[in-house]
Amino acid sequence: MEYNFKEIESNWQAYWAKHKTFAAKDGGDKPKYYVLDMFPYPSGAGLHVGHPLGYIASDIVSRYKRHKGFNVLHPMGYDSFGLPAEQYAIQTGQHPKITTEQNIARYREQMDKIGFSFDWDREVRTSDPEYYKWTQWIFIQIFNSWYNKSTNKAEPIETLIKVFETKGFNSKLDDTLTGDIEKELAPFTGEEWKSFDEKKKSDILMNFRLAYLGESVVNWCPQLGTVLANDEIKDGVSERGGYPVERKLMKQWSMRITAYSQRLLDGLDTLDWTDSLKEAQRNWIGKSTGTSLKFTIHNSDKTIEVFTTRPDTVFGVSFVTLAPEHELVASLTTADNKAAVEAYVTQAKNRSERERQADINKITGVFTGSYVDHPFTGKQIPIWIGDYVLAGYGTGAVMAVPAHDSRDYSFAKHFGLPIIEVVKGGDLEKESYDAKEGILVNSDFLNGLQVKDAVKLAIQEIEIKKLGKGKVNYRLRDAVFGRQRYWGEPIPIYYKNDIPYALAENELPLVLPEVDKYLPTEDGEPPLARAASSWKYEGKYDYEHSTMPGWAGSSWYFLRYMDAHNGSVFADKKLMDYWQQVDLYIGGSEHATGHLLYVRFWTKFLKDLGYINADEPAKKLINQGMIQGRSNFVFRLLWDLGASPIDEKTLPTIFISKGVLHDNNYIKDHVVKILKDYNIELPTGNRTFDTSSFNVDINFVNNDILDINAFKNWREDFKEAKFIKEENGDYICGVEIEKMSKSKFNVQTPDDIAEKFGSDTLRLYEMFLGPLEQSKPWNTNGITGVHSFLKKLWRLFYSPVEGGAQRAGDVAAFNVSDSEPTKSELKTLHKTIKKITEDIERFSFNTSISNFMICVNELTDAKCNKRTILEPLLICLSPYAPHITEELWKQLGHNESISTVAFPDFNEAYLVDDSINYPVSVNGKLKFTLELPATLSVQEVEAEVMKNEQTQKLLEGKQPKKVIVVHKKIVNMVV
RNA sequence: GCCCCGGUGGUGGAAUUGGUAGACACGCAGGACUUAAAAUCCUGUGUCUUCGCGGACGUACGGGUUCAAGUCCCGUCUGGGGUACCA
Repeated sequence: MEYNFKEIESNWQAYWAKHKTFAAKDGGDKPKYYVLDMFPYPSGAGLHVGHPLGYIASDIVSRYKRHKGFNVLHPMGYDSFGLPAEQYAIQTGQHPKITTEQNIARYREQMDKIGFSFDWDREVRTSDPEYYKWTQWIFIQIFNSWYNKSTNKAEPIETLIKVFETKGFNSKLDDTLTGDIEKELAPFTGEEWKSFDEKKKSDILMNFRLAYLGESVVNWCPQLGTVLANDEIKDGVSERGGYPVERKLMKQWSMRITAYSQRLLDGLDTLDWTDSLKEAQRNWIGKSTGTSLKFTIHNSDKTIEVFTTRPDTVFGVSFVTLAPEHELVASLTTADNKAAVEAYVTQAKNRSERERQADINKITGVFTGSYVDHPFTGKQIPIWIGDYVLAGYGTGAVMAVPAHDSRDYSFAKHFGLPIIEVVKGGDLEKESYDAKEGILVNSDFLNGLQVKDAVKLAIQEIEIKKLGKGKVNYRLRDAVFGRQRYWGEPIPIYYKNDIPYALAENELPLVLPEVDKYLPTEDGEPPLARAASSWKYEGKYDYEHSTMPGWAGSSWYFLRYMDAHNGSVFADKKLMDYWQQVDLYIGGSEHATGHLLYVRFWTKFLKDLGYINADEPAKKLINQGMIQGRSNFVFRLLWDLGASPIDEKTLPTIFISKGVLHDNNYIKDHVVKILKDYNIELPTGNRTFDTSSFNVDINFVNNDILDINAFKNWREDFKEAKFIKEENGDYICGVEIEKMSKSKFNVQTPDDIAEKFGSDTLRLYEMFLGPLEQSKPWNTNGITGVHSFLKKLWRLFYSPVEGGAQRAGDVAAFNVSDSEPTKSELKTLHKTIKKITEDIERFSFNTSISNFMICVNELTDAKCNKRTILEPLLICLSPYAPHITEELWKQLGHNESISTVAFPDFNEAYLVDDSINYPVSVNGKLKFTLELPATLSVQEVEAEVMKNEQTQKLLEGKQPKKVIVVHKKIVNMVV
């Protein structure tokens, strides 16, 4: 019987679904193991071959852990709120809910085909009201909390109100309360607090709430009509859609993630995540330790406060730079400079994010005309304005030390400001010396010290003189939480007398209202405002009209899987205590500074309020590499007719093959020929032919050769296209390896492979491609290798006679022998079990498949079809290729699913050879190999080697200086 | 610029703590079976040299440590990812 994967796979998928083979039990004696995949956004393109890469890996681990006696939770769901469905709705009018449901159905169908062991009873969808009810509920908890710096955790806002009632508030005296000393909030007493009206109280509390409404500079994307978080912007344009982004001051819901900066940093040390990912988070949080320092403005009692990490270089300060947005800019500017400063500030404000990045090397700035006094020397130092200083970081002002900071250096060079060396070691003619090592000079009391010691002493001195104090700054910004979009969770807030109130728990979920259009309103209000006439709290109060960002639903979904259908709490405490946290989390590294930071933030918050016990969402995390697509390009001729009277529209569309792209004469001949048919004469003269390239659907391309007919039918305007082909008549496309995306027409779906070779082959092949964490382009060149491995395995069980049929021609009935295995067969088996176990434990799936292949090759060579060997082998293989192993297991006469069987243990005893081949080398050079009994000790091996004739011959009677026997593997003599 | 991770045959990639580099697979070449094809099986396949046995060289490049280096250290080149005026 042939290996009929289609029938086998659909049968077993039906069996697993019917018997709920992979449903996780909440509790029991077995140890728990939680394996989580990052759930997908269900896009219209369906699953591509990159999605299953991580899912297959996690599925292998899940199945393996079940074999090993763990109670495994392995769920899947959908991150189903998002922009593409909404953009589609704007274009077509189709409700995003319908689009999303269709896409989910397709994803589900594709996933089912691959044979994953998900517990589908626990499926979650972030756009389901039963789910986002709890996302809203968590938002309300965050809204109703503040961060207490002295207990270092979030607490209910009532505890803060109590403090206000009894002690009032004064930021000058008590910065433990706020955790945010930049906030200049007027002090008040307890009595005053009690006398404040509700609006005033609300406004004050807003400064402390962890979810707050605040005015801040946001990244505004006009094309998308919404604000974006920093991690949603790449290279100054929106990550989705690639639209320009501007900076804009807006009143926005935000999350005070900065309160957790230090804990998010510290938590990283406890996690088994890759160094590069932890490093990315550390950089994103961007902790820097330094000091604040006040510079008094000359002839004034006002001061400018700066933040610096290099207080040691304070004697090198030759100017002070303010950000254009700095509050003192206007008051500092002297009359002479007013015009220039105002022009500069206006220009800087209007520059978009992208322009700022483009001009990154352009140095701009303007002198205010004012001076500060140097706090130690008393010298007058000019105050400048420069847009290299960011308003949002530190104090928005820096002390410029051009000798030891490259940005200050360029600024000083450009404007001819003095450069004062205070640390020895660099060549200041050429560049600044930024390194934090060397001896201090020109620095009064710091002279002669090393940088490290000078920093300490400088801070000490600054604190004694009350000029400032040691301080820590973070790059991390609060996360903007509102989006002016339709397809997201409504923020459960309504406004009464201009005061925001959270909904009560029993009023949730606040369901997304229906709207007639998905666009913003004519006056720029978010789409939800379209429903506002009928969508009101208690029929009269406006709800918040912005919705939550994409990361809201994904910041806690791992908890919902623990208790996916609970209607009364977000998940039962007992179940969360049981499942705790994710043991293994697999997903893409593109979420390093977005999702993975937010989910850690929410986890820590929920722990602070005592809802959960885990401090971190996932113990171990693996980033699967990206599977890149192979894009193909066609090259379209650009007409450059100069002054010619010919109308370009009458000319044909011509595509030029890659190989002849630079052969001008060749192209010219063909162009002339083509134009003849149009009765057009090409204007004379030497000319080059420029082309523009664009992506062509890879389905029309085979080995870079374009299927011209298919291509012509692709789009209406290509119907009449002409092609300048290679000499051999082919049209060759350009090639590039890049990210798979619908817009590049290079998406490879798993469906074709599953159709042609089966899901088990697909699973093996995706793992066989290379290390899980490595990015690699998709190519199917080697797929026959893993497929024939499965066929070989099948044939071990189907043989007409003892000894096994090795040819397709003599395939017969199922035939497995009950005779005793030989020593070498046992060795093959146990060697394989050992290696596979080690491979899975260290997530090295590609090598384990190689080890299976070696095993099957050896058993085929030995003509081994013995039950005692094949059964354990099947169990080992079943996490990788579940369908074929289930089928063979059943045919061996077992009634239960193979996934319920214990994983075999290996026995070292079978692995020891009777004899070992010792390579004998002299000074590291291999001379000969010596076969000795395996039972010998290291000393005995040494003695045997020395007794040996060949050794004596090599040594010519001399004694070696030393003899090294390494790991019973190699003998080396040093002469 | 800064941070992180890589660079091994024609290709994808193996190589626990430094211990016989190139496992396994693809591709290629030759062969078997077949009227033929497909399928399957066998042999060879890092480079140079030799009819062969064998020998020499070989993990981006240049140094170093070591009896022994793909692996450790220093420098250079190079690919990928992250981040970008963060003071």
